[in-house]
Order: sequence, then C-alpha cells, then structure tokens
Amino acid sequence: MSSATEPHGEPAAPLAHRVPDLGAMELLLAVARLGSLGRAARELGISQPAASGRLRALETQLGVALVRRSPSGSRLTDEGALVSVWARRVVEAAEAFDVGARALRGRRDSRLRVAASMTVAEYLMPGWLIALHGRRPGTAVSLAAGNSTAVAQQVLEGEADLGFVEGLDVPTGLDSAVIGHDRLLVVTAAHHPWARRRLPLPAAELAATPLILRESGSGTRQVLDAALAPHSGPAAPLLELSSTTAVKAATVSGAGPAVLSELAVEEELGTGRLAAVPLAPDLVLTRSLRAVWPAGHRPTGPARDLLALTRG
Amino acid sequence: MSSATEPHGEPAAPLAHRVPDLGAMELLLAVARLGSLGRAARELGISQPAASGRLRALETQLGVALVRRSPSGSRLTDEGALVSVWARRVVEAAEAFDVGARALRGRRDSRLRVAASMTVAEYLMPGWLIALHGRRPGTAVSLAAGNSTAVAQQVLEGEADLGFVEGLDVPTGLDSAVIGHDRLLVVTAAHHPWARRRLPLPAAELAATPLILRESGSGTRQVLDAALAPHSGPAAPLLELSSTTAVKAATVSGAGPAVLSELAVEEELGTGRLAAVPLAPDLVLTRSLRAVWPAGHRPTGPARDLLALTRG
DNA sequence: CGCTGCTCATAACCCCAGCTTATGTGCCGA
DNA sequence: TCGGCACATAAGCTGGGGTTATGAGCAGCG
Repeated sequence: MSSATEPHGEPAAPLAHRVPDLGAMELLLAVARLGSLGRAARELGISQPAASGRLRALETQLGVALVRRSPSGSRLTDEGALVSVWARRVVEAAEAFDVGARALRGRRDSRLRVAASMTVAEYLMPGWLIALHGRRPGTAVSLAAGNSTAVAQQVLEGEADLGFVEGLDVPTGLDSAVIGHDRLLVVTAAHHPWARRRLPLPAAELAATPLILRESGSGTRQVLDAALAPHSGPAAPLLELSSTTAVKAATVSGAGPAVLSELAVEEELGTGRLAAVPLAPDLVLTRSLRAVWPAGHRPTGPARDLLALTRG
Repeated sequence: MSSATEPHGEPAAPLAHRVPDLGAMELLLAVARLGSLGRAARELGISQPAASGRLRALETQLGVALVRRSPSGSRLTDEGALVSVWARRVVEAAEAFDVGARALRGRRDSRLRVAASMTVAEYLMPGWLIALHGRRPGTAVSLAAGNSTAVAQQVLEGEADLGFVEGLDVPTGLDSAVIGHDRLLVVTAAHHPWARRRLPLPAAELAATPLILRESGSGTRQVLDAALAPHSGPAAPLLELSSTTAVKAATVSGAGPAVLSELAVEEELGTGRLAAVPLAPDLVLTRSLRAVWPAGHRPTGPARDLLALTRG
C-alpha cells in the first residue's frame, strides 16, 4: 500500500454498464405499482411495446425473471419484489438529486430562496425539499450553498429568505432557531487500532494525535480547535485537505484518524469502511444547526413551512 | 380522494429524463477523485473527448458549472461538490443494487450460498454484501430469498450455507445466533390524527382498530397476532394486501394505520410521508433477526466472515 | 356463443445520444 | 524552445431505445 491510493482495487468495469439505467428501474416500479405493463408504459409516456421490450431486456441483463405476465396483468415475482426494493432506493436517491439540482439552478425569482452551509445543503436539504414538495407542491425553491458567513450575508442582504448555518456563534443581526445538532465523530479505517478500541478516547489523547483535517476556516475545524484548545490545541495535522470527500477518502485508505460530521460518514459507518471511536465524556464535539433569518422578521409563507419541517 | 390513488399527483415527467444517468454521475465522481478529466476518462474506459463532452452536457443539463477546468487539471466548484455528494448517494444505491442483483443471479457453485427472508434480503443483505466484498473481495455469493420456512428448508438440505430468518421461533434442526432485532412500528399518513398523537398507544386500542395488514402467514402478521392475542386479537383488517410495498402505498395515501417493520419505513419516516405512532409499554412489537445453520456445523470460511459482519 | 376490451408479444423501421479517432490550442517545467 | 499534459473541437459510426402496426390469449357480457 503506497499512500492514498485505492484500498482494495475498485471493481474495474464502470458501474453504469452493469446496472440497469434509471428508466428501467422506474419502469419496474411503475409495473409493480400499477399491475400492468401497458399502464406503466402510459404513465411513463412511452408505448406499450417499448415497455415490454425494456422490461425483457432488464430481465435478461439481471438473469432473473422479475414479473409474471398474464393476459390479465403482470405481477412481480419474489425476485422482482426484491429487485424493486433495491431499485426504489436508487430512484429515491435520484429524486433527491433532482430536487437538489433543480433548486441549485433555481433563479432569484423563486418563491423561496434558501442559503445553506455546505454540510446542511449536502446532507439535509434534499430530504427537506422532498418533504416540502410533498406538503406544498409547486413551491419553487432556489438554493445557494456556502460557508456560514456567506449564508449570513445573503440573509442579511435580503438575497435569501431563510438561511441554515452550523457553528458555535449566531451571526449578529439575525434571529435564529436551533433545529438540530451535528455531532462530530472521530473515525478511522477498519484496520486502524482505534477501530477496535473499547476504552473511550480522552480529549488530551486526541489533542496529541496528528489527524487528517479540513483546512482551518472550515466549520468542522473551528469546533475541533475550540474543543481541544484547553488541552493545548490539536497537534499539527497529518494531512490538511480541502474537502470533506478528500478527508474521507484518505481516512478510508488508512492514512490516519479524522474528525468528521456524523452526517458525512453515515454511509461509511454502515458498510464498515470507517469505524467511529468511542469518546470520553470530556470530549464533546457537538455543534448546533441553526435556521437564521433577519432579526425581527419571522419567516412567513414558504419559509415558515420549510422551517416547520426542519424542526420535525 | 377515491381510494388508493396517488396522494398529490406525482411529478408527471419521468425522472430518467430530468436526471443525468449513472454514467454521468460516475464520471463526475471520478473527476472529483482524480482531479483530471483525462484520468477520469481512462478509469472509466472511455476516451478523453467523450468525458469532456459528457461532463459539459451534464453541466448544461443542470444549468450549473460543476468543475473549473485548467490546463493543469480540473477541480470541483462549490456547486460541483454539492452535486457530487448527491450523485454519490445515487451511485452508492446503484452499487447496492448491483451487488444484490449479482447475488440473485449467482449460481449454485458460488463460494457462499445464502438464503434469507424477504425483509432481511431487501433491507440488510446489500449492505452486508458490500461490506463482505470490501473485506473478502472476490467472494462469489448467491442469494435466495423466501419466507422463513423456505429458508430453513434450504439450509437443512444443504442448498444454502447460511440462512437469515426473522420471527419468534427457531426452526428445529438448526443452530442460530441472534444478530439483531426488528421493531415493528405503527405508522400512519402525515395527516392522520394518530400522527400527532403524544399519548402512547395502548395494546388494547391497537387491537380494536382496523388496520392495513399483510395477508396472514407473513412474518409481520405473525408477530402482530401474537402481541394482540391477549387483547382479543387484532380487529378485522381494513385492507389485506400481499406485499409490504402495497401496504406502504395504501398507508401513505391515507387509507388508515398500518404495522410495518422499521426497516421498511425508514425512508418514509425521514421525508415525513409516514409518521410513527408512540406505543405504550404494554405493546412490544419486536422480533429477533437470526442467522441459522445446520445444527452442529458452525459456519466456516466465507459463511463465518459474513456472520461476523452481521453482528457488528 | 361470439363480440369487445383488456392483456402482452413480435416485426420492421428510425433516430439521436454517446462513442470513436484525429487534430488543435494553451499552460507548465526542463 | 520543446515535450508533456491538460482540455476542446470536428467529423463520422453505431446501437439502444423509441415508434407504429399487427397478432394472439384470456375474461366478461349481451
């Protein structure tokens, strides 16, 4: 193992060639829901033969029969039910992508203009936007992402109706409501000695250990610096990278321990690519997530709806 | 609202036309990781101009600049970072789909043959298979899904090396290990009065309420019947449907309360399409998830690896 | 009983998205 | 100043996925 190369040698063939495309998955879900190829075709705006062929191609690609066809309709086989659940996951992720991308492109005349910090925009906004769409369909949302100070500025200057920031301080001139907390975790690759550690990690030990970190100025870094300052600050970083993704990649490849938001590493913890290290009680790495708006101007209309959602 | 039609009128245009395909997302992630269009192209096995064009098309489709190109490489813009996180979600779901589908097709000569109940296969297997692939790459896995008795039979007859079942009883002739618990939740649509209920729901009240249920014989139904038997069984079902998906759809559309595995409704709870009802302490709807193998033959080799994973 | 209406399948044709190779341009470092 | 790497442009091919037209099973109704 040289340095930050790939851990095991990723599957060589591009995923897109081995996996049916979104259209095929959507079709399968429509068939499952509507009980008929033809109806599914109509819903997707294609012809019945197209749907028939597509589905057949899907089955041969997977090597499994997915639907039982009959002159009175089509029902999923057991394997089909299984596959459709997996397909639903993909389609749901794609829906989140869509709603996010749409908001990103959204122009300034949108009914609701939101500014959010990177962490919030990356991990929480898509879910909120989908939920908002469910309750107030047709609300055009625009999303601008940036660091906390940029968010505060946009809200102050009236360029955004509602802002979301994470961090220790509330920007002046803004009212805010705490909508949640973001815990920072100490994570390592699965093989790292700390991954099996049962003894909670005390602040002093973390402060003395070189870590893989975001560059100073990032929200994560601020919280860490503040928490470790009483123990003579964090040690000189092992690596200082410019994006959360880069930090994750380096950590997964075994370069060393890192400190990351639990939101960012949820997936990796689930599949075991990263492990969270238990922390001692004197090591509190929590920051609050806040919605912010211009002081005195309580959110109304769509902004109020979104705010209500985020406090669920 | 007639019966079990769509709640709000799903977005009309097929998702596949509004969302870039998996190949484009993969490309974006590769560019982010490798810092160069050309390198990304090479990794994906396409030519550099293809990658260039593809990425440009992606940017125009989204209406946002994703990468800053320079003669010395390409870096993501802030919007690019955002989009790439969302894309990663989609790609990860697609990876789960791939590993699942591959196992489903897997032949009997696979190194590890697994039989699992529907719930386990649908919601847990993909994650386990990805984790297994991370630790023991190259392990060919085959997956058969069915109800608990079918799983038991396959394991007993030596057609599967390891089985996973949920339920109250351990099939005879098999040894087992509890690997987790599946909590059943009472869920309703967001508008249902119970959705805002703060007072925990007692067993007697649930027993007296008509519910949307799976047909009797399903694992979920068994647990519910057992839990409500002391309170003179569950009331006559409001609807009796043949798949978890159908139950979810009916519940979301407001037909009434349902009882579903927490695994099955995780997504819907997150986006607020369904709400979980708080349960009184006398209402314990939990079943254990068990790994099973032929009595006396402790799993070895790949089966042992997988078993170890599932107990994480 | 046969008509009508639903189901899905097959056949023949068409088009464009996305690939290829070949080539051009700009920046960097030796 | 020249090679190497970056990305862009141009011109041409191919096949996946679409279309319309048609046929074949099965179900219910007058």
